[in-house]
Amino acid sequence: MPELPEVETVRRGLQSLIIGRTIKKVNHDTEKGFPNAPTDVRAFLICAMITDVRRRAKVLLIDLSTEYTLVIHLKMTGQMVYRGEQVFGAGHPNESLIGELPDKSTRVTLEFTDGSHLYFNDQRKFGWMRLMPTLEVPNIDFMKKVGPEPLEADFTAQEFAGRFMRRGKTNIKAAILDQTVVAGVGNIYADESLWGAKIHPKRLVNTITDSEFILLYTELRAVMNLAIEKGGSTDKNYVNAEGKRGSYMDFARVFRREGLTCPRCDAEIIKFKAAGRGTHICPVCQVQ
DNA sequence: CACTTGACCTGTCCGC
DNA sequence: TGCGGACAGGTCAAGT
Repeated sequence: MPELPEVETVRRGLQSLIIGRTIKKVNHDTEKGFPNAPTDVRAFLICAMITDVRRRAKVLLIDLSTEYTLVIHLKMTGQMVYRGEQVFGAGHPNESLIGELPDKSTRVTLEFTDGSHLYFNDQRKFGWMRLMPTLEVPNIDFMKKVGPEPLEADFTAQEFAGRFMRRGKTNIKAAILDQTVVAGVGNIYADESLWGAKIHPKRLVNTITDSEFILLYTELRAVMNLAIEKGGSTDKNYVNAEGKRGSYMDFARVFRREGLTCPRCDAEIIKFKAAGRGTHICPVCQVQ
C-alpha cells in the first residue's frame, strides 16, 4: 500500500501529533508485532518519550528518548493512526475513516500518559514494527541496500539514470520498483511516472535513452511531490495519522483507470501484468 | 550474479 | 445467496 508519498504524509502527521508524548502502556498481539525485539518490549517502551519521527524510503522511524527507535514498515495495508481525547463522528470535517479503535486489524497499541493512543493496524499482517537501538538502524540490511531518496534536492537526473545500469536487462517497471535503484517507488507512482514520460513498462532498461531517463526523473519527482501535496493515494486501506484519506487518486492519469480515457490523447487506458504487478498504460502514448 | 516467481495474510469482488 | 478463484498499493527467499 503505502509508497513514499503515503509514508511521508503519515510521518508529517505523526510529527505534529506525537512528539513529546510519553508512553505509558503497550499492547501488542503476537510475535508478528515485534520480531527480533528485546525480550520484554514493554520494559523498553514504557516511560520513553517520542523525540522525532523520521522516514527513509517506505520505512517510518519513531525515535525515543531512550536512544531506541521503533522501525515500522506498513507494507500493503498498514496504518498508523493517532487518537486523542476528541474523536470526530460522521459528517464532521475531521471525521476519521476508521471506526472504534482498537479493532480487528490492530496489531500494536501505544497508550500515552495523557490518555491518547497510537494504533498500528494491519489487515494483511505483512507489515512489521521493530524496536532497536537508534544507532543500529542504518545497519539493518534494508537500510544498507536501499537507493537514494528521489526527492532530495541534491539527487540529480544523471545519478538517477546511472543507477538503472545495474538492472540493464530487466524491464523498466521492475527496475523502477527495485528499492535498491531508487527508494520509495511503488506500483501507483511507477505507472503514473511511466505514463508521464511516455515509456512502455515492458521496455528493457538498456533500450531507454538518456533523454527518456531525464524525463522519467522529472515526472517521478513531479508525481510524488503532487501526491504528497494531496496527502497520498487512498485506494482501499491507506489513511493518514488522523485516519483520513488522501486524494491523489482523483488526479491519477492511468492508475486504476482501465477502460477510461487517456488525459493526453483520449485513447482507452488498458491494464495488464508487468513485473508481476497490475500495470496501467495508454497504449497510444506508451509504445513498446 | 542477474533476473523471475512464489510466499507471506486477509478481505473483497466477480463469475458461475 | 453461496462458493471458488483472482486480485490487492511490498518485500524477501528460493528458484532458474
